[in-house]
Amino acid sequence: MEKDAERRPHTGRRRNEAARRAILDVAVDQLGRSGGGPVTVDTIAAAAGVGRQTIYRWWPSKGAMLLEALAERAAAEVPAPATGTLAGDLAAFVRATFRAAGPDGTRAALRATMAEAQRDPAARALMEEFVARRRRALRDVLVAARDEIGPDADLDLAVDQVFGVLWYRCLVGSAPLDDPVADRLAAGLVRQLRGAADG
Amino acid sequence: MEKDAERRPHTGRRRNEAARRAILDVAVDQLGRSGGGPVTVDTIAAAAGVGRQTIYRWWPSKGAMLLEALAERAAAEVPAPATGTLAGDLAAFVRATFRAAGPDGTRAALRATMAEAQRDPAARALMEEFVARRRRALRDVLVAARDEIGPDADLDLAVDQVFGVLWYRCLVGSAPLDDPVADRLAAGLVRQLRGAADG
Amino acid sequence: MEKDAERRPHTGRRRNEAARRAILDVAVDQLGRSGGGPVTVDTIAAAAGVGRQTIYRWWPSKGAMLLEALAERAAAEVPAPATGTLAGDLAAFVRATFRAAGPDGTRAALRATMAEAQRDPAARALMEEFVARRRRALRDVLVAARDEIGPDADLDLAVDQVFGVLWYRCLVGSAPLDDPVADRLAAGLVRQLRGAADG
Amino acid sequence: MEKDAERRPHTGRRRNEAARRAILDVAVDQLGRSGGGPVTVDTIAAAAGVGRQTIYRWWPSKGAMLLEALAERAAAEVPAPATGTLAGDLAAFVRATFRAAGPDGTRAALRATMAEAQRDPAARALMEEFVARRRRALRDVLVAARDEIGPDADLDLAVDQVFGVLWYRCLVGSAPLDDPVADRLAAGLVRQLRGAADG
DNA sequence: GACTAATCGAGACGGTACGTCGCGTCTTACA
DNA sequence: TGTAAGACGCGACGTACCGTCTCGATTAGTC
Repeated sequence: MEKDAERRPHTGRRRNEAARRAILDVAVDQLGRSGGGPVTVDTIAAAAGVGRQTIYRWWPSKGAMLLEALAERAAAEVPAPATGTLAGDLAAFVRATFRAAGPDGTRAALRATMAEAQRDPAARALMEEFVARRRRALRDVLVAARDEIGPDADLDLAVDQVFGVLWYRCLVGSAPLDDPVADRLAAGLVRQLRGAADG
Repeated sequence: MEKDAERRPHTGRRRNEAARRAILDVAVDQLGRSGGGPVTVDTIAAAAGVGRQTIYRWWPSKGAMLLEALAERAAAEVPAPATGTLAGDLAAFVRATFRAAGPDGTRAALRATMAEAQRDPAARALMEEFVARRRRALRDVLVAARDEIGPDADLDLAVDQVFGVLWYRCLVGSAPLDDPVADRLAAGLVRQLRGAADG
Repeated sequence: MEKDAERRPHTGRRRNEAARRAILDVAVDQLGRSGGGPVTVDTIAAAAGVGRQTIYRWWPSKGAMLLEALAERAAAEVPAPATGTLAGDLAAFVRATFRAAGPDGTRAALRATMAEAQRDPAARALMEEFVARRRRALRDVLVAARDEIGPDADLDLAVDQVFGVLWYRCLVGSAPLDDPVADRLAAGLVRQLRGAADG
Repeated sequence: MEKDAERRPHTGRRRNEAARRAILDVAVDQLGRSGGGPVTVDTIAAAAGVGRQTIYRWWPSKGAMLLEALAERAAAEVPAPATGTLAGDLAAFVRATFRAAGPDGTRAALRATMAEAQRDPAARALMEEFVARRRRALRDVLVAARDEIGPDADLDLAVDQVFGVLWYRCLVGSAPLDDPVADRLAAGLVRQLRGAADG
């Protein structure tokens, strides 16, 4: 990945899209590889064969860049919503979401990015937005099956239970985020949401 | 708080407990007050009337010290378990837990500490331990009401849903962690756990 | 001197000569002003309107930087050698040398720098070089008048008597380093050097 | 040397002379051995099997203690004055003085101590006194042979030429301080001092 | 023979300076 | 003009030493 920089030509006065790609790729790569250690702008720029200024030209801060790198990665793995029943759609969504956070590389990147978002306001804003987008996707799944859900059900809470478990297990401990867990969680939430109707 | 240092006597060759207290108190105080901004060892040491070295003598890093400060604070607010039914005990626990993370001061401290734990391995280890202690407390509540719970229920997953929602709402967004939310979450989990029996 | 920093522009990827000048000037200034007290890198950097790292980027240690500052100052006051007799040239050189160490500012700087050179190997090497340069200058004066000097004369010893008296009086006590002393020393050495011929 | 401390008994409410000796011996030893590196109070105390406070109880500062250690060492090697002629007495004194500074151990100690005296006022005062004592000894040698010396001779300057060469060669460079040099220096000064009469 | 007083080894403490690391800005030289 | 390179101001970090303080043990004189 580092060697590619030598062959990438300048593009003059237009923004060099290849450089942007290299930066984001290297960023995710290093975030994953670092295992909790610090990822510096210097390292990323060097590995991407890019000047540090090129990073600051396009992102307001290190955290913002990292977050965009992460968001791209996550967006690429967005599961196409679903087809039919609440139980099936929800399970599919949770499975896909958990899987996307599965590889140790991505998980480490998630951890580092969340940490960054706690310090850097720009990163924080992007994290809010990123998270909101994911929440909306899940909420849509629930809303689509509104007839299976009790009227008093707290959809936001259910959404947060999914992402809460996801982030919690990413950030601390080493509990699994695999398909069985996803299925149990989805099943539990279905019961919870249904029940709220006749509660 | 800063002025007390002048009156705090040395304790000779024994560790000065008053200094330890001052450091931890100031740490929590500044974590809360900072609102996400950086809390420096220098500031803490100065406010505690302590040399920087005194901090590094007893903690391997800044993060470890912050984590201990937080753990002490949280432990102090441990809700006494409960009395009787699963629904009642669980709701009480979740309410108390959410309340402990409620004041903006503590919430900011939680955020900063979790971020620190993602970088500093020593802090990470302490965070694992801290989190494990809290998880065990909640698990005990569930186990105590085992007869109300289906045999296939995933207790760990239930526990993680509680703390997941807690941390998720602390770290991103500004969704509330108040009593109604706690009650709804507890009720939902009771339904999940019961349902696993007849599911 | 401190305010200039605000107007000093960056020089890009080339070394900023203005910053170097500011550092060295402030260093000599503070060495002289301090009167033996400690001169810190922090203070120098602040007064020069420079980051601490900029000092460490170009000098291996504080001592090395101080030594270079001193060497520049001393080199600027190099006495132009002379013209004619041994007695006249030598007296002129010693006078000029003593004068250069005369102002209390410079004398304090000499003391501090010599002290630094005893601890910091990098500073020590620079001090050796600085001292060697001065010794060579004086030796040239003697060699130029070789016909007045006995063949057995120990020129190095004569040189060391001059600089020995200089440093000795700088470092300890408060004996003067004025023109009369310089003249007496020069005259005495002339007698020593001549005498070696007929000794 | 380090192990002796275990066998050294307390002396109750009287000062422990053995501890004092151990401190001074270790100090000189480490000064010599360090070769310019830093000698810390901690190291000395540990090697002497002594608490740091025991050092500060008896000396006002590190420098003062080092200087006393050095002074003791030097005083022990004071040459017995002399016998008769200026040339003989002076040569004997210079030889003995140079010899005392000869061993690399002592020379390193001299260097470190002089450096310390430039920073620590207490050490400086002791250094002044130490130096004054040695100067007086040499001056006495000259005064004893006053009839061989011209009336206008600057005795203080002659004395400073001896100690100047000594210190200069100790502090910088590696020029020798052996008997031939001592003899040449003594001879030169005799000529200088005599000459002042008929100059 | 107990009591008091002072010293001793040990080591924690409040400070100050050090030298390193990383961030984000700025300038140069090149393409 | 956009870019790689890299110096710069800033400021936090963790370390090293200094000189002070308190402890508990030990011993020498005093009552």
